[in-house]
Amino acid sequence: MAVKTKTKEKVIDAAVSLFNTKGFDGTSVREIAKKAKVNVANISYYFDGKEGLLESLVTMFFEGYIKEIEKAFQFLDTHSPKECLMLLVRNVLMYQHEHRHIARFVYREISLDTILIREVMTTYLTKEKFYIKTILERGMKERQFRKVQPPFIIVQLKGMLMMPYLHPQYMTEVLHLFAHEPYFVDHYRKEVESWISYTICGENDSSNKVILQLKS
Amino acid sequence: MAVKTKTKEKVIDAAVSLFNTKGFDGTSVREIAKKAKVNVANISYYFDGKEGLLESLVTMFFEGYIKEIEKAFQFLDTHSPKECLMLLVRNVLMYQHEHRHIARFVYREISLDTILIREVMTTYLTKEKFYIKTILERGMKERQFRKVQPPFIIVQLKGMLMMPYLHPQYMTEVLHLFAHEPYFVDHYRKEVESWISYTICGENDSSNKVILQLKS
Amino acid sequence: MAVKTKTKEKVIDAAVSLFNTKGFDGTSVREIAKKAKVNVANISYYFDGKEGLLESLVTMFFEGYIKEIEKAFQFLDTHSPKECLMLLVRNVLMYQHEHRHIARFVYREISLDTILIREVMTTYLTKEKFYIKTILERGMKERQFRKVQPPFIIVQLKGMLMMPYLHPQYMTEVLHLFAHEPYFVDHYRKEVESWISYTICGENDSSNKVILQLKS
Amino acid sequence: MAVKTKTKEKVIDAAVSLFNTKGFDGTSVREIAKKAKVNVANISYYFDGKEGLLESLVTMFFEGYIKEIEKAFQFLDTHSPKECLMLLVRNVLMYQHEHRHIARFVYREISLDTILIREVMTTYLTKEKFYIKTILERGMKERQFRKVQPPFIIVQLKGMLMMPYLHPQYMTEVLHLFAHEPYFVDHYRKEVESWISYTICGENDSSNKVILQLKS
DNA sequence: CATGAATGAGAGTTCATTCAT
DNA sequence: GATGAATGAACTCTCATTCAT
Repeated sequence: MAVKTKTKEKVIDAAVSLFNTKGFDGTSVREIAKKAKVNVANISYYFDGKEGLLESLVTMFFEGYIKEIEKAFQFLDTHSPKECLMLLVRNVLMYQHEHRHIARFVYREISLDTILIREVMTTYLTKEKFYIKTILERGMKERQFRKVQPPFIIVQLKGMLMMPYLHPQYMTEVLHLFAHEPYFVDHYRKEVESWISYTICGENDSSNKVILQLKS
Repeated sequence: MAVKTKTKEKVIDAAVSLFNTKGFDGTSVREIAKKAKVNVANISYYFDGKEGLLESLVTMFFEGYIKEIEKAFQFLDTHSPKECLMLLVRNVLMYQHEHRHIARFVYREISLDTILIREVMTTYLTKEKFYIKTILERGMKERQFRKVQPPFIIVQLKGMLMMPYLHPQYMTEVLHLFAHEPYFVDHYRKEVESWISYTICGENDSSNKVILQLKS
Repeated sequence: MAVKTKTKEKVIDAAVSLFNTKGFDGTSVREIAKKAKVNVANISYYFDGKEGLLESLVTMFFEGYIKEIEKAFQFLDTHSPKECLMLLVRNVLMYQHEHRHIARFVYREISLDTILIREVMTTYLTKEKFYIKTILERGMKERQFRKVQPPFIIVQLKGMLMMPYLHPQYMTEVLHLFAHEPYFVDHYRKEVESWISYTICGENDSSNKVILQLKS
Repeated sequence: MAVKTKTKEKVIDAAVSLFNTKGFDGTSVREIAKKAKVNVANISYYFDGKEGLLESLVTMFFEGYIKEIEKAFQFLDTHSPKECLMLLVRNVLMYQHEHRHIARFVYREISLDTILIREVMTTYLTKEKFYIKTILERGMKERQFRKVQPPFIIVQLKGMLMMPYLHPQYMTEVLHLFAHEPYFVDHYRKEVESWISYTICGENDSSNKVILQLKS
C-alpha cells in the first residue's frame, strides 16, 4: 500500500505546504503537482478535484483533532475536571504542534463561509464544544471551577490554543517566539494551565501565601 | 469630494463584504464591481489593481487599530497599568466590533506569507507589541501584575481578542454567541478583564475573602 | 453597430464553418477563435460560453426558418392549399440554400438528446407541425388533397427537404448533385412539387390524358 | 468465443447507446467503459482506440445495410422493378428498425467531413446508388416508372427512409409517431410505397376510377 | 470620470492512451 | 485477458488588466 499510494502522499505533502503559506485559493493545482513532482491529472484522479483535496485534508485534520479531545475527555471519570481540562489542552497543543502546517491553513480556512466548513462545524466543532462544556460543568458542580459561562470560556480557550499555530509568522517575527520548536509547546502549555488555575479555578499565589500566614 | 468618490466607497464596501465571506483570492474583481454596481475598470483606476485594493483595506484597518491602541497607551502616565490594559482591551474590542467585517478578513489574511503582510507586521504589529509590552513591564515593576513573560501574555491576549471576530460563524453556529450584537462586546470585555485580574494580576475571590478574615 | 460587433460576427462565421464540417463537439473554441482571428475569451464574453454560441446559432437559424414557414402559411387564406404548400416548400428550400452551412449542423445537432434541442422542438418544430398540418387538413377538406395522415406526410416532407442540406457531401460525391449551386434549388423544388401533385393531390399524367380521351 | 469476447460486446452495446444520444465526440471512452462495466484500457485493446471503435460500428452497420439492399436487388431478375424497389424499401426499413440505435448515430456521423466517412461513401453508398439507379432505369425502360432522374429520386427516397431513424425524438415528441414500435415500420412502409406508386410509377386513384368509367 | 470591448495568461478539469502488473 | 495507475495534451472558462472612447 505504501508503495502504491506514493503519488497520493506526495500530493498531500505538497498541498499542505502550499496551502499553508499561500492559502487554498492562492494555490493552483499545477503548483501542487509541480512541487509534488507528479502529473496534474493525478489530483483529479485521486481526490476528485481541488475541492476534494481540500475536503480530504480538512477531514483528515479534524478526525485526528477530535480523537485527541476524546482521549482527554475519557479521563473525566477517573480524574478531576481540572486535570482533565489540562490534559485536553496538552493533547490539543501537541496535536497542533505535530500537524502545524495543516493546522494553520485549516484554521484559516474555517473562517470562510463554505459548505464544507459548515459541515465541519456541525460534525467536529459541535462535538468539541460538547466535551469542553461537559468538563466545565462538572468542574463547576464539584466547586473546583469558578462559576463561568462555558461558551465564553470556550472562546477564550480556543483563541489561546489557535493563535500560535494560525499566526506562526507573527509569533516569530514580532514576538520572537518559535512556535515550531518543541519546547514552545511545553512553555505555552504552562501558560494556558496558569489561565486554567487562575481564571477558571480562581486560585492564586497570594492565597497560598495568605493561607500560610493564617496557619502561622 | 464625498459625491465624487462615491464609486470608490462603493467598491470598498463591496470588497469588504466579499473578502469577508469568500476571502481575497476567492473573490474576483468582476464580482466586486458587480456588487458595487460600478465598472470593473474603476478598480484598477482607483486602487491600482486588486492587490492595491487589498493594501488599501488592510492599511485602513490597521491605521485605525493602532490609533485605538495608542489612545489607551497614553493613559499609562495617568492611570494604573491594569486600568490602562483594560482600556486597551476595551478599545480594541470596540474597534473590532465596529469594523468586524474588515477585521475578519484582515485577521485571516495576515496568516499568509506575503510581502504586504510582512510590511504590516513591521509597521503596525511591532508597534502594538511595544505598547502592550511596556504596559506589562510597568505593571510588573509596580507589583500590580504577576511576574509574566510579555510575549506569552501577548499571544494569549491577541488570541482571545481576535477569536470572536475571526470566526463569527463558529461563534454563532456552534457556541450560539452573537458576536455582532453590541452587548456581546460588553460581556466579552468583562471576560477578558477577568483574565487580566486573575491571571495577570493574580487576584482572586478567595484572597479577598481571606484578607477580610485577616482583618477581622 | 456594424463596426462594434465585428468580433461577434467573425466568431459566428468561423463557428458555423467549423461546426458544419466537424460538428459541435468536434470543434474547440480555440479553433473557432483562431479561425475568426479573435481572442478565445471573446466567445465566453459574447456568447456566455461555447454552449451559448450553439444556442445562439440554433435559435438564429430557426427564427428565420419559422418566419419563412409563416410567410407561406399566410397565403392559405388567399390561395389553394396546394399552392400554399408549394410556396412553403419553396420558401424552406430557399432558406436552407441561403443558410446551408448552418442548416447542416443544426439538422445534425437536433438528432441529439439535449435540453437545447428539446426546447427547439417545443418552440419551433411544434409550430411548424401545426402550420403544415393545418394546410394539409384544409386541402383534404377541400378535396384538393387525397385523404392522408398529416404526421406521416410531414415525416416524408421533412425528410425530403432536409436530405440535400444535411448530407451535401453525399450529394456531391455519390450522387453528383451540387446542392450548393442555385439551380439545384429550382430543380429539386420541382421534384418535391411532383411529390405534392402525385402523392398528396393524387394527380397524374395519365389522368390528364384519360380526361382528354374522355372529352374526345 | 462468445464467452471470451463478452467484454467486446459489452463495449459495443454501451458505445452504441451513448453515441446514439450524445454523439461520438460527445461521448468519452470512460463513459463507455463505465456503462459497459469494463476497464477503460479494453477499448484501446480491442478496438485500437476510440476512432477504431467508431470505424467498427460504422462498418458493421453498413455491411448489414448493403446486404439488405443486395438481397432486394437480386429480385430484379425475377420480379418487376416496382416490386423490387418496394422490397428494397421494406428491407431497408426493417434493417433500420432492428438497428435503430446504431442507425441514428451513423446517419448523424456521415454528415461530417472525415476520412472514415469518405471511405464509407465510396465503399457502401456508391454501391447502394448503383443498385437503386439500376432498378430505376429498368423501371423506366419497361415503362413501369415515369421518366425520372435517378439521382433526384434517390435523394428523396433516402431522405424519407432516414428521417424517422435519424430524428426519433422529433417523431415522438412533435409528431407523436413512435418509430421504435414494430407497427410503425409497416405503416411507414405503406407510405413510401404510396410515393413509389404515385410519384415514381405515376399511378393514382382517379385513373383507376377513370379506367373503370371507360370500361363501363 | 466612467465605460465596454478585448486580451494573454492561467485556472481546474477531462481527454484518450499507455504500461507494468 | 484484464486492470488501475499515471501521463501529456487539450479542453472550456475565468482571471486581472488595458485601452480607446
